[in-house]
Amino acid sequence: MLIRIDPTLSMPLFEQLATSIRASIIDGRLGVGERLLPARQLAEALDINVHTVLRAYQILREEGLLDMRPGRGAIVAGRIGQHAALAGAIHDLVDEAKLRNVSESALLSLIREAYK
Amino acid sequence: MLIRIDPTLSMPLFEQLATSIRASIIDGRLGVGERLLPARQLAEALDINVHTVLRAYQILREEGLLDMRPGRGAIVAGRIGQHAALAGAIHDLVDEAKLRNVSESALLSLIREAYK
DNA sequence: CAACTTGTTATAGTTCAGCTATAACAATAG
DNA sequence: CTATTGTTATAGCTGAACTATAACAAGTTG
Repeated sequence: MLIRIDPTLSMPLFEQLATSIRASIIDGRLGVGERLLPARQLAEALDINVHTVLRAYQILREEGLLDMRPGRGAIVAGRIGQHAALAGAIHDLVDEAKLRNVSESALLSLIREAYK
Repeated sequence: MLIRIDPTLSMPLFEQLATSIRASIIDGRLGVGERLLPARQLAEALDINVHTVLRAYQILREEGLLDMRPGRGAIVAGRIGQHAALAGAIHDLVDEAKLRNVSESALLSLIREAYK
């Protein structure tokens, strides 16, 4: 499981982690039922705090992508289809935004606005 | 010009402002050549600091949506078409995400990931 | 059962982005 | 020239993010 995080970016570490793992789940690199690295191990590997890892895990659980229990660990849950189904549309939108030189931040803002 | 900002939200004020104004520009409530409220006035009206307003203005300038100069103020510039052209696709994507109960934050993360 | 693993919760300290407050400066309009 | 308005600088406050420890609860393993 390849995870890249960068403390110098403005995006919080726990969010970077969640984003990275979410992507792995959605594109199939992590299959349903598979267990993630225990928080303490991943924290050590990435040289960050356990809580930061757990916070990322908990975000994904709230999204229904993970199942977590003490002693058992964090396991990839169902609920993936709903996310994956958006992949195509997202890809197209981002392509068009790039084509039009609309920045990432601008696009994100437009989407936040559209959610209201 | 209607602007709503909420200090209790996690999104920074300057970003909320930029998002709100951007939306006004793109959907035509603010036309090209029109002048925004002077930063000091808008700051007073919203009961926030001038710098927060200016920071929002500057974001929009970097996106090419505003033209700014001391003494002249902030004026809506061209460059709108590129943003507006995305409106339809964005609307569709957000609708689909809502339909599938994919949260706003999850969708935003997917898009960030797609930008890499 | 006991031992171990792993998520949960609590507490506390540090750092930094966001926001505020003031003030002086520079460019433009009238 | 005078007033307006964005630009820049400096400084202080606050809360979110991150870290560090530690105790606890639920599950697994032998």
